Amino acid sequence: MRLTTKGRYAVTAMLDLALQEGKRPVTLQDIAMNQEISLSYLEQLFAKLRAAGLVKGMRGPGGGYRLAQKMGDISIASVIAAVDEKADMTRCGGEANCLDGEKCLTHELWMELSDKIYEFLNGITLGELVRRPEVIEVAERQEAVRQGLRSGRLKTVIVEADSLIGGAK
Amino acid sequence: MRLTTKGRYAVTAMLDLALQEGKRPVTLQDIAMNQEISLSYLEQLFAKLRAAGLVKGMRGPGGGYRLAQKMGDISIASVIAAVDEKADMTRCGGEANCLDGEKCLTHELWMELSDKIYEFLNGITLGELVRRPEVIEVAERQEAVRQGLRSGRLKTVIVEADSLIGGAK
DNA sequence: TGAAAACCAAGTAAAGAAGTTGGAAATTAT
DNA sequence: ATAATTTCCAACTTCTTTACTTGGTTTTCA
Repeated sequence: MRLTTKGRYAVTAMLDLALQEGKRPVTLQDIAMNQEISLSYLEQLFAKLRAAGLVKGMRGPGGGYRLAQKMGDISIASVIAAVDEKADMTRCGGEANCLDGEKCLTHELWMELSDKIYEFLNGITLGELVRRPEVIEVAERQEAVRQGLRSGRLKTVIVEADSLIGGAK
Repeated sequence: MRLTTKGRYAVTAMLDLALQEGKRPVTLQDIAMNQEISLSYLEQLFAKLRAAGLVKGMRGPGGGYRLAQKMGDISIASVIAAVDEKADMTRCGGEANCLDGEKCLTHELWMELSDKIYEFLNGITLGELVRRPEVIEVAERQEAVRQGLRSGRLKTVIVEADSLIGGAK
């Protein structure tokens, strides 16, 4: 289980998806604005999430993404594994050939740590996360911003601010 | 607590040092050969380990490095922290300003995971590792190679093999 | 005095992360 | 039908970090 910002982006986006479950599909555009991740980077991540069978995309206006499984069945570990294919924490990637075909001195230590991390992340699902108070709190704040954007008022402010500063990213 | 190959190199080298404790100082040349890490990369890592007060260097012939503290007092976490200064697992590095000065959706999750990893690595010391059977086993195999190199026989073989293949790295 | 080592600084190469660009295909709303 | 909206796709760029390289200098021992 390798841990990078890439995996974090994926988990955050998936959690956003889980929070909107039941409403209409969520567009990447929407996630990009809320979580401040670039749209095309999200596209790349979602291509992998889709390949892993974690989400399904729907094209056209009103389209977007939905979870492909029940949120209680999607573990954080599976999300991270989906986007960052090479999950080798050790020099050898699990095989014990780190050093001249033999185990290196610290092989067991990293294996043990990998197991611990996997155990932790595999034990938590999106379903569990959406029920956490602190997640709900942040989600509500973000929902308010989303409403503002949709109504057009905040969007105008942002566009104006961007043109003053020198363009959005 | 960020986890990279850099930290792993440092821990492996430190463990090598711990295993030789009591004998004469260990040269980086020696570690480089045994653990297959480039000498100058090791120099850079040891500059940081020295700055962190984990090792002390002795110059001149017969010199090398020794642990600066009792091996039972050196945790794996402290070794990793020494070489990989920016220990930010989260987008915000512990501060809760990951998103527009506010906590992002998954802030608590990563903090929790960071704590777990730190707890694990902080609970293990070099002193503990050198007593583990699998470490002792690997160390003994490496010691045999070291003896062979010192006696000159294996070294000759390696040099010959290298010139056949096209040079060492 | 010479060799062996730590020490130091600057650079390079390769990889991966993150983002960019410019589309094509599907689907819905007008 | 057509236009807008969205996923889907591929290639490329930029930035950062890792890992390694080069070419020294100082210290210390034999």
